[in-house]
This record gives sequence, structure tokens and C-alpha cells, in this order.
Amino acid sequence: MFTATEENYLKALFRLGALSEGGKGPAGTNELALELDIRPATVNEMLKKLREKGLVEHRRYGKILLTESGRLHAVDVIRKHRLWETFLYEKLHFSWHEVHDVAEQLEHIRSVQLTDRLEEFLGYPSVDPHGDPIPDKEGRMPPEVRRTLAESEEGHAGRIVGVCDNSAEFLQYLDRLGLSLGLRLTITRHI
Amino acid sequence: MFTATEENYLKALFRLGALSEGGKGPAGTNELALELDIRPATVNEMLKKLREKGLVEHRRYGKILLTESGRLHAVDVIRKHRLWETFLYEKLHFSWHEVHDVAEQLEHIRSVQLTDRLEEFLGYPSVDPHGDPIPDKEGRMPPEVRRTLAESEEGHAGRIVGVCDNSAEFLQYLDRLGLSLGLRLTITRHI
DNA sequence: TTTTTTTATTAGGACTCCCTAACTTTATTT
DNA sequence: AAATAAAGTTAGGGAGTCCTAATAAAAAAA
Repeated sequence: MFTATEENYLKALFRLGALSEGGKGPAGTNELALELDIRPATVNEMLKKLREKGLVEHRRYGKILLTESGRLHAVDVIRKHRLWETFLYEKLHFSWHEVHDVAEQLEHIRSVQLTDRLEEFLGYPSVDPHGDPIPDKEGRMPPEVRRTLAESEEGHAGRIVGVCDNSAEFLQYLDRLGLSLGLRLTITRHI
Repeated sequence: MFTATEENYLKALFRLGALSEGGKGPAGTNELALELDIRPATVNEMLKKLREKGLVEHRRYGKILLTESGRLHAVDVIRKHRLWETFLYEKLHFSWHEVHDVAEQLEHIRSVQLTDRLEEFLGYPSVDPHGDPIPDKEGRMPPEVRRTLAESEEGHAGRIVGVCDNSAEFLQYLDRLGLSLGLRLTITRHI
């Protein structure tokens, strides 16, 4: 089907919002290369393959856009990633910041049965340990209703449902501050 | 560290008993190629790499033997394989014959923490769903005390603890016969 | 609008893991 | 021991994924 490398390209394009609707729009070669930490020349030749497989739309010197097929596959990888993160966090008691790297490996395991049974085993969770929504089997992504702390008005009360920066450093910093997923809080003052 | 391919070579050598003690002894190039379902020429060049990494002993036109380092890495992969099989069988309710292929992928995930926590989560199992022993963290393989049906004397009573043939076909055949792991039985007659 | 900068592409090379075909060495028969 | 068979090796190639250096096109600035 798809190699782990190809899946990483699709995931990166999805992250960059290279969608015909609901995203930031088409992405560039350099942008994608930067996201994947590889050279533009390499991206360029891989685009040829992804184009031939009908996963992306791309013309010479043009922008890159995921096709519907490409989007579905990207979402499937994200689904697996987030289910595994949930497993690691809830069942194996990994901490918030340790799950990502291992999930990066687990997300490429090929077995529809495995993914579905894992989801069932976890009780059909709707968000992963970082508060990011877990897509369902059909590729539907639950809508995110979240506001950043900066966007929230003073006096407004809410619950921490996720973070934008998933780096281990930042997550450990939050842990030190006593901030964790699910914590209820009220905005008292913007500083 | 090691690629999935290299790990498969080590595992195959271990399966063939290419150990300085406790195995059938050194294995040949053709034999290993057959086990891995690749061509002898390919095995030959990979042996060069494994030799340089200190994982196997091998001289031109000579037999192949795992070094102690090679044996330890092989056992580690087997440990992971069997822990994952146990997880799939016990927690995700895969059947006996479905676990192998997925475990072949999962065994290559690199994370010592993952393996150890999985083992803890499963309650430190000593055998996998096929009755094969699960090595511990230090690479110690629990001794197998098992006799084949053919070796067992008439009148002898025992319990099914494993199978030699792990193919899905054979395992499904056993399921149809009503034979499963843990079943107690008495040999009435050899036919 | 011409120049400069940025972005994208091509050319050529490296490394991994696989292959086939031809050849050499070792083992087995006769 | 010579002939045959089996096992092991070498040579040369291909696909995948990455690279650097050079070049071409597009976008931005002067």
C-alpha cells in the first residue's frame, strides 16, 4: 500500500493545511521540506510518486494540494497516531510528553483490525492526551471547539483540552506549572 | 541501531539454532536464505554487515553463528514479538492465528520503555498465545518443558502448552478440532 | 521594468536491500 | 580420484529515499 515515508508526507501536508477546503490552502515544496526536515530536491521527486498514486495535485512550479484520497489516508494515519498516544498514556502510563515519539512509529503499523480493536479497547476516545480530536473510521474529524488562553476573555471559565506545541520541553514545562489536560480554570487577568 | 531487516536476519538465525551452545549449531547461507525467503546472494552481502557489527561470526565459505551480542538482540526481538502477541490475544481479542502477522510489524518498534511497560501491563506473562516462552529483560529464556504428542506415552496425561507449526492454516485446523492452549488431555492411543 | 531574491527543479551521487546470472569452492557420488 | 551435485560467492543491476550543487522559473524589490 503506502510506505511509512509516503505516510509522513501525507501527514505533513495535512498539518500544513494543504486542503481544498478547511485548510490554509496549497503548500509549497520548501515549506513541506522544512516540515519534514529533508531537502526540497527530495520532496520534489517524492511529489512525482504521490502525484502518480493520486494522493496529491501538483503541477510544475505549482503548489501542492492533497486530493480527497490523500486526505483520507492522512487522516487515517493521524487516527492511528492519536489512538496509540491514548493507549500509551492511559494504559501504559506514559507521560504526556513521552507518547509522541513512540506513536510516530506505531502509526505506520498496517492492520485495519488492529486499529479498530485498539479503538474499541480504549472505549472510543474522542481526543488524545494532548486534547487533539481522534478521527473516526470514516475519516470524520470531530470539530474542535477550543480557544487559546490569549483569545479567552477575562472572567471566562473553561477547561484545558489541548496544547498547540507538542514538544516534550513545553509539555514538561506545563507539568511543572501544574497544568494538565482536563484542568478547569477561570481567566482572572491577561498579563 | 538496527534496521528491521537486520533484526529479521538475527531472528531467523536464532530460529535455526545458529548458537554456539544450546542450538543445532551453525547455519548455512542457503538455509538462512530459505528461512527468510530471499536469495542466497542477498544473504551473503548482508552477512558482511552483520559481521562488521559484531552480530555474527562467519568466514568465507564457512558456516554462520550468532555472537553473544547477536543472540541477545535476537532474543530481544523475540521478546517483543511474543509480548505483542500476548497483548493482541488477551487484550484485543485477536484469535490464535491472527496475531503473528501484526506482531511481525510491532516487534520492530524501538522503545525499551514501551516493551517494559507492555510487559508490566500484561502481568509479566511467561508464555505467548502459542505457548512459546517469553524471554525476560536480560535475555533469559524460560526453559521449555514440553513433549510432542508423538513423544508422549499412551496413558500419559498433560496440558497443551504450545504448537510447533504457527501457520494460520494449522492453527485454524486445531481450532476446528476443538484443541486450544491450556487444554488438558490424556493420550489414549497412538494411531 | 529590470534586478534581485526566493522557490522549484534537474542532474548526478550515495546507501540499503533486493534481484539474476555466472562462477568458485566444498561435499557427495560413483 | 574423478565426476557430479550442492552450497557459497561475486559482478552487475534496480527501486526507494536521501543528499549536494547547479540551474530555471516565479515573486518581490528597486
